[in-house]
Amino acid sequence: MIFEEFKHMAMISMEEICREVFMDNPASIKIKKEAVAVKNLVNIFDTALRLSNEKGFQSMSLRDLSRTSGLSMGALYSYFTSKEELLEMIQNQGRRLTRKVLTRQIDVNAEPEEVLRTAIQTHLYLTEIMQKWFYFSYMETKNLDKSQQKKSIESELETEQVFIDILEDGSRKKQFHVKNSVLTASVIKSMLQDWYVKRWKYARREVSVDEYAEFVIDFIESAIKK
Amino acid sequence: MIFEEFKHMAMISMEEICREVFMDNPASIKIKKEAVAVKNLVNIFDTALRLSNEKGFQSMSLRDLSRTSGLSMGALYSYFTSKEELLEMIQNQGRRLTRKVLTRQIDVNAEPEEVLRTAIQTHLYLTEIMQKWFYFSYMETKNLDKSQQKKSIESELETEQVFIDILEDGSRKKQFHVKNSVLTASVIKSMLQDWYVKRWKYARREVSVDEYAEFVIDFIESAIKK
DNA sequence: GTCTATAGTGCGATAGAC
DNA sequence: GTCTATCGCACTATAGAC
Repeated sequence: MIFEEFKHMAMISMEEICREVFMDNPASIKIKKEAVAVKNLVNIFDTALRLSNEKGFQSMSLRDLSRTSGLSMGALYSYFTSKEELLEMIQNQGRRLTRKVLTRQIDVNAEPEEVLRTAIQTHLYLTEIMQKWFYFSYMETKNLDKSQQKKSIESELETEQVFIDILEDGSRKKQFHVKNSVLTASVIKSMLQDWYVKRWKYARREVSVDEYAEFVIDFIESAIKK
Repeated sequence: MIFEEFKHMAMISMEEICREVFMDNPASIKIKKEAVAVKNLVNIFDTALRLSNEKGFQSMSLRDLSRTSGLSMGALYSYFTSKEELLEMIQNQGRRLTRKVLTRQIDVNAEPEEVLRTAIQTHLYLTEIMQKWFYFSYMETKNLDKSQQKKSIESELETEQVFIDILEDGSRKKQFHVKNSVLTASVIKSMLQDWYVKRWKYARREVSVDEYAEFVIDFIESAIKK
């Protein structure tokens, strides 16, 4: 599968995500009509992610968000009860999506080499589509309160565990030669994160997600194959 | 060389760094006595880095900084002319230090394999000593103005170029088998950054900088050695 | 469901006493 | 060289008109 196929298949759209947020937050979102709410949520999240990723969530004032989105201050507060809650909504949604897509794509019965490839590729493709969300989550974790930070850390370790399991399975089946599966998973994750954190660098060098995926898979396999 | 030796040799102390800052900013720092200025700068930077790395530079108010450092608002403004300038001072100093240490340690006449090892180790050791500074630079780049952001990007690409050069030299001398030196340097850098960005993770797992350095060097060599 | 107007708070920055 | 007091401003959040 190449990126264009994944994109079509995953059917991850801003609209679908916002519909989920709408249904999950009936207490905070005062608007009742789904069509209206989803339309405005798309606008709000899109604008908030853009502004936050430019200069940070704290630096983005709700006046900025109001001006840029075209919605009034009052209207904004119909979609969240505080600026902090807006932050949490974005974070929660990103986490839910990662877990869903990553576990759905991985076939645990396949050969370790194939599973590893799929996991890396899926992660890169997902973060390519949702770059804004992942960059935001990465950069704004420290602005969350303690309980939300804990969730964020758990989510990170959970993703890493997926790779640890694949590596250990491969070692058991004598297909990989992995000295330290925890550290190996850790550096794999750092390479995957680089794709969405340093997006500007790869854009400037005109490296496509498929080229990067191929390179990373090849690099890792060279390092761990018997 | 192991970390403890490097630490002793590099002689990078908060005080030495603050002395440099003091001498480089005569226009902004109103205090004339070096001893007084350096003592307070150590306090200011130390506190600012701690608070910023906890919750972000923008979220840290100068009142926070004043309260935690024990200096009054008025006293703080004797050491910088605006909050933004404080941000720039920290960033500039971090960049200067990286360039200095990295180029000083690398012996271009050594064998590529040895040079690569030294570069990786030195980078990890330096970021271990200066973790707070590097984490800050990494996270707060987007809060800088455009001209400072440009410098930050240049600095990142400059460090990456060091690795590209080493890899290409190794390829030329038939010691490495590198398909794409730019992307290889890029993923090496992501592994090095992970050490100071995700410091909490390695601390929790009780991985020392020497263990991490050994693992990363070994991993990369496995991937690129003929 | 969306708007404008505004209350109330805390910010960055400075002036002037010591 | 450091402090306290304060200014003016921009912020988050809300109330009430439409």
